[in-house]
Amino acid sequence: MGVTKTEIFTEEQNRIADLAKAFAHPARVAILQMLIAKKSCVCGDLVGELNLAQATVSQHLKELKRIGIIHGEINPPRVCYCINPPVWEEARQAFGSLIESFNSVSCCA
Amino acid sequence: MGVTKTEIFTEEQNRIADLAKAFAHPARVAILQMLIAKKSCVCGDLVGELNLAQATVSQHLKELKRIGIIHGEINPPRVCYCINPPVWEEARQAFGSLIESFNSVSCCA
DNA sequence: AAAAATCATCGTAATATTGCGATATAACTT
DNA sequence: AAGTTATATCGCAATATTACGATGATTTTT
Repeated sequence: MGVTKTEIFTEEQNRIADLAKAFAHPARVAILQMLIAKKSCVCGDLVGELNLAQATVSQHLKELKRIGIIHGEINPPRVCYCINPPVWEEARQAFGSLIESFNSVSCCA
Repeated sequence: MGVTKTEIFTEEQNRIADLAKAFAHPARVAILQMLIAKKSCVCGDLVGELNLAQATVSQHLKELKRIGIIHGEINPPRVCYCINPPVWEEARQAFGSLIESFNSVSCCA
């Protein structure tokens, strides 16, 4: 149905899935990489570097904000976006512990 | 348009986005956690534990196979699924280096 | 006060994803 | 050979995502 049955999964599983969505589109990866490099954190600069319409970039920024991994400081008439350290740390922990929990012994190789 | 413009992004950005999709749905997170715990790697066991129809689980397994992060060994009439170590390692590297590249200094806090 | 600049939101179209019942496939069992 | 078991695939419906032009909102500049 295109509608995820979130109620049958744990809070952790739902949160990991949500955090992963921040990285699950190349435009959002590109945005995060640019914010990290601090070459530009102003929306207009992101639009200039990505080959996407301003509305599309704004929509990706909104999704990243919803997840919490970035936040925007209003600096009229601009908005400066940056990584939100606590949620970035949450992602590090979440992916880190999940990925490290696999000990490289395949069950049926 | 619902169609990602993959051609305007780097190979790396597209690959990270694809790898992230493995974790971007709670059912797939649950499947990967179960494969890691090795409580069950047979498709039927996964169906038994998840509250999803067999067809739905099979579809998630197909997506994980497409990404390459799992693979299935046919053991008729069952199929035993397991983590694919090289791709798991690729994900560790990709997410690791991306996440670690942020040094916690916000640009506009 | 009007114009410009910057960003968000709306509306819409196209495509993708999620989910499931039904059916197909493949191997084993009797 | 017919039945059973386990999984994959098909077809469909509902919802989500991606993308963009147009418009709205806000502040600065003129």
